[in-house]
Amino acid sequence: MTEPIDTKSRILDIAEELFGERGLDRVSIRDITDGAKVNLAAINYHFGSKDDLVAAVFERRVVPVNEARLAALDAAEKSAGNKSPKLEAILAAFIRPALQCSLKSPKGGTAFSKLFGRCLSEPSPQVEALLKKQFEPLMERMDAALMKALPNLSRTDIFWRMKFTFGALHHWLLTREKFVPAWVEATDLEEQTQKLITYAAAGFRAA
Amino acid sequence: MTEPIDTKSRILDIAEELFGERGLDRVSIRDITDGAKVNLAAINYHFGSKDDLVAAVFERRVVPVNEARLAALDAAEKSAGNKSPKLEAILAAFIRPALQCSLKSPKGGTAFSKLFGRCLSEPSPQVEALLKKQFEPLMERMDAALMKALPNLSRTDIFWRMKFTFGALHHWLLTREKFVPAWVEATDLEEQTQKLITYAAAGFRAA
DNA sequence: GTCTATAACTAGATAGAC
DNA sequence: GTCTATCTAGTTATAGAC
Repeated sequence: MTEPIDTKSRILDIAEELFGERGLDRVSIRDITDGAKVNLAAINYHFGSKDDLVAAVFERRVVPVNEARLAALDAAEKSAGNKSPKLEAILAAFIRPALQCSLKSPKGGTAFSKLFGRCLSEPSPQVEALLKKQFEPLMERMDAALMKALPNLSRTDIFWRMKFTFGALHHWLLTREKFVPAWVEATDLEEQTQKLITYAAAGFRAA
Repeated sequence: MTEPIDTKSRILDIAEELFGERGLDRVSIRDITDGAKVNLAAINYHFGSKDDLVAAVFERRVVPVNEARLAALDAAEKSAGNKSPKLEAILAAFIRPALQCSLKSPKGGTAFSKLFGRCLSEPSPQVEALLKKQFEPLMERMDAALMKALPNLSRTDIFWRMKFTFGALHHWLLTREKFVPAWVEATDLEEQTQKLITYAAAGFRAA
């Protein structure tokens, strides 16, 4: 009799969880509707197709992350007055929201990171369009902020270094607890975030 | 009348190409056997299953890359005598072979990079085992070389910075010509490689 | 080793009743 | 908006002839 949350959200929740566990193609729409205790036809009714559902699961996470990034960038710029914010603050505005929002997704963020990885390497047309819409304006804002903070760097260099930073962030989120040998000292997420910011800031400041 | 190359190689070639174009699950084994002009049963005969074929396609590229990395590391260490090679030389030993071998794969390396991305985010058990076997010893060697080059850095810091560098490299290879705005100055691969090495070296040298 | 034929199954999507 | 039932098309894998 209608659970705490509506059908659409239940589908999105269970889909995200199952996609994170098994990967997109090892999860059938039947698996999802069974898990969400909704009817088989509900996915096609509410989303249109499985590909559209995948895009919706992805969108639900990515949109708030990028809004938070823009907000953090605004805040950093406001508090810096008419000077440029510190490079570290700009990078933190990009990095922290991804970590925060990723943590909200199942399995400590692994689900979102895996989905993101898949969406980058094998995007459906729906996902491709979403990526473009979500990241082009964000990257322009990041570029602008970074150009002010690093006036000696060419825009082209900023572009590539931003790409490297994006990759470092994403790969870190994806393999945070995978491929980590026993001898690595345990560090909490805050320390790891700091390490990434330090690394990226130094990379950006390279001659 | 048996084409220039044998059935197994023809399957691997066409599979890599199609996987690169459409993604693993949008390619059926029928698509592959049709494209390779071999019988439908050939994949199961030669490889066992589709998952095994995917792992074989991946393995064919990844093994030579990592061999070349180890060889480049050996060469750098040899030519440095009993001192440590320069940090840039160590990073180049990691970065250059990936680019070189990736270029040999269809579509200027896109196929391999996409496959790599997919294998990182949604590995089958076969691929998971391959990744472990291929990257654990390599990463140990890299760590050892980096510890000698950067004696002030803790092993844990080296580990995380290596992970960031790995992510930067992989994401660069994956999106080299995607999401690149028109205003970015055209640079050839050699320049881009240099940019990555410069960025990563600065990241490693950060205090 | 390679083929044809097909088994055995699962997928996503939809029509139409409620 | 939700359900059942079903359709069509696709999948991997294999048995057995050559």
